[in-house]
Amino acid sequence: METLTIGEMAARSGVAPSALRYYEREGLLHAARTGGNQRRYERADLRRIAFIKIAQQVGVSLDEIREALAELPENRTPTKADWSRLSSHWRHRLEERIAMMERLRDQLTGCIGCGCLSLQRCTLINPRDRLASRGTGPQMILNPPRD
Amino acid sequence: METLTIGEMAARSGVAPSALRYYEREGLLHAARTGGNQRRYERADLRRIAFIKIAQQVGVSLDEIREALAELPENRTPTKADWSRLSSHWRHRLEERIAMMERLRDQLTGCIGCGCLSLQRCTLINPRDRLASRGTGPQMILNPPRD
DNA sequence: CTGCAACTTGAAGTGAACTTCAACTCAAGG
DNA sequence: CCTTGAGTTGAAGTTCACTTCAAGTTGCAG
Repeated sequence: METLTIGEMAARSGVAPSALRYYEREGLLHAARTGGNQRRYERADLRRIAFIKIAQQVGVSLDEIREALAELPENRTPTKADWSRLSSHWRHRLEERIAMMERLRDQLTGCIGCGCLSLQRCTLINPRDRLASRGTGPQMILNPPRD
Repeated sequence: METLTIGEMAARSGVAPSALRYYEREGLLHAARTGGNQRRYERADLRRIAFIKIAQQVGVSLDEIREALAELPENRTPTKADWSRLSSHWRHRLEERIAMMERLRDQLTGCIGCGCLSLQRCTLINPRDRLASRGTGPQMILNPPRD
């Protein structure tokens, strides 16, 4: 089994065929085609999909994921080193996000519980990078606790 | 200044007036009205909004936030104790989410970098509780590292 | 060769969380 | 009193990340 059909990819990755087609339209994924125009994926694409899923977990939009994936070589199958570089970048993102949530955790009870609370003292703000999550409205991040 | 207008609330909370009206339609917020039908908020509502923002940060949908807020007393201004109870619940959510992301972090480089990778070994799965984030598609969570 | 599950496409639909718009009313300073 | 910035409504629009649909095509097992 050299290549995988879209159905097989869906089964192995847990991502619906419709989503895989959507990712392709959005430029996150590319599949070779058979003579009859059916998609054929390589096993390496599973790694790509895993990356997409993980990045989404971290709260990154498909737009940003596309940009990140663009850093992978197009002419050859990405090597272990290529992926390491990319993942260490996201690892950074992840660390930041974790740190943010830890600060949130450490302040939550105190802030919400007491009269002080809130947007003033807890300094929930909207930074330029919206790591937080997709969604239209303003996204916020908890500032380092400094009060 | 006893009560706050919608504009003042927006300024103080960082949430747009349109969003505050939306929250009211969705039953997350309630404002008194002037004779002329304009909204007047109490300072306590800032706490409510802070809670909404924080819960969103954690990846909870407005639906679930509404349900949580329903546990607050309706007849009186929530006390410190009321808020503490609620926030400790979310603190739990937050802890879980942090733990999930830490597992993700610990496995990311190894999983993505090496040939093994992926959806098999890294066991990214879709649990019954979609803490993760809003969004339509299947949401996943990283299982406790057990390989 | 046939049958049928699995694939193809473009277009339209979905749900969450808002925003924008048009037309109108209110409230507060001068 | 009058002006003007802020507020009101319902309806429609937007973005993201997909899914669903209809109508047609492909590929493999028997």
